[in-house]
Amino acid sequence: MLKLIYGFDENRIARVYSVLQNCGLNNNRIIDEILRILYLRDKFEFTNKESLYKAMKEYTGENFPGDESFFYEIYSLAKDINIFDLINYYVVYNPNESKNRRIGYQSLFTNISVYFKKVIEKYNPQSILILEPEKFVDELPLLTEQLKDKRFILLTGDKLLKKAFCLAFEKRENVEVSTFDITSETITLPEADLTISMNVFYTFREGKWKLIRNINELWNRIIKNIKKDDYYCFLYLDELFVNDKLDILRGNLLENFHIKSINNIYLKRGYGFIPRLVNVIEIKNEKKDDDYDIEIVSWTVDKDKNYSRNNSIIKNRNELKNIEKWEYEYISKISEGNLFKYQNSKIKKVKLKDIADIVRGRMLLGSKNSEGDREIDLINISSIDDEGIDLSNLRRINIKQKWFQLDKYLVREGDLILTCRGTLLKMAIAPKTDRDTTIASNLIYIRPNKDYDSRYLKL
DNA sequence: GGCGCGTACCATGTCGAGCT
DNA sequence: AGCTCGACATGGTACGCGCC
Repeated sequence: MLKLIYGFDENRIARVYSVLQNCGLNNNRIIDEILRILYLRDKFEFTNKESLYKAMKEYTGENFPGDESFFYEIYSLAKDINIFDLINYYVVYNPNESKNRRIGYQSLFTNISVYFKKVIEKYNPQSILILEPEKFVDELPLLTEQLKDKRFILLTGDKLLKKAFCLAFEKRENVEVSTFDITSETITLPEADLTISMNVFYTFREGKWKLIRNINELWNRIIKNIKKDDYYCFLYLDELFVNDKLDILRGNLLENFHIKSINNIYLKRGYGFIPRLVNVIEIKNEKKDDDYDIEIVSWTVDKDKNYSRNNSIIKNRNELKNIEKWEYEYISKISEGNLFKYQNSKIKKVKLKDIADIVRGRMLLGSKNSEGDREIDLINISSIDDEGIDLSNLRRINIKQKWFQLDKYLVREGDLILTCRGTLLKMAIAPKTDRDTTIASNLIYIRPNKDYDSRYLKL
């Protein structure tokens, strides 16, 4: 199986690179040379340097900047390069892009093939179109291998990438590769039952990542290509969106398509990358009633590709219109109602323990207090009912004063008293009294400081 | 007898004062 | 500083009473 760790074959590729760079070849030409060698490796059975060189001329025609020996040297160095690693190197490490390297880009969709496998099983498309397959390099070998009965069409905007993908999938009869210009005014996509597309601001063409400026227009153009009853998986990263672009897109999808489900996929890659959330909106071009339900699903993928569907929540299409973030976590919190709204409101919040003394009654009925020297009233649970506290019928006890901090334990007018034993959770506000009164150990009092009123706490 | 409730009390650990 | 011990916080349990 293909090893999927980024930079796996980097050193080998870098060595070939530096040798060919010294011959004055530019970056794209170097990739082309390596592709030629990989092509020869597959087509030609090596016997000796001369016939190898001859075969190279025959099959590819292009000039090589060196003689038979030198070609053989490069051939030996490059022939074991993994084609997918080469593609990664080209799109991630290509020195054309040294100023604007998309570090981490390659790993963006590592591990997402399991999800796509589930999607494909769910909708059962016969043909699957993948736009900009360079954004899914890691995923393609596994996916096309596991789903041999499905037809995959890979559309890339870069000629060298087309060549590379053709070579990589030459033996896979279910995979075809073609070029297209994603930025073209009139975009026409091949027909497919399911389209998978990652829409971010960059697209790879002519050996470089190019910024797409009018991204909304571009999405609209692509979405227009979805034929009736076809499915489309729209991948995006929340963190890469700015302004209201995502809102516009979502509005468009809600208006014109049937959104089947919204998926939040947490990719936990190993190797020190932070977890990343990838969102996938599954849509179908199909007229739907106004108030159908949409499932929002939260997934987790760990570094061993264990894939789990954590949670899901159903939301009506019309409700979803007004929800800011299409994320399971966010929506389920909103669904909890006022608490979430309150938590996110501007009302000042304080911790109860910061604004009030909270004290549990002392144990006063034990043997050590049996012969006390001070008489006080004791409030227990039974003294409290809906009316408040009945002070007229309190038990009177004698305590040993030296064991009892009067300041702390004597009840004051306005204390909120509540039970901490039993199941009824009674509460009441202490009335004014002239007698020394305390609470039993089955009760708690809450005494807010002067800025707060316990009557509000009791609500 | 079982259950809900209220009362009484227990076990354990922390903290700080006082002593050495 | 190290030790002991009382006070207290915390998180319980035991059990009786009354009600069904």
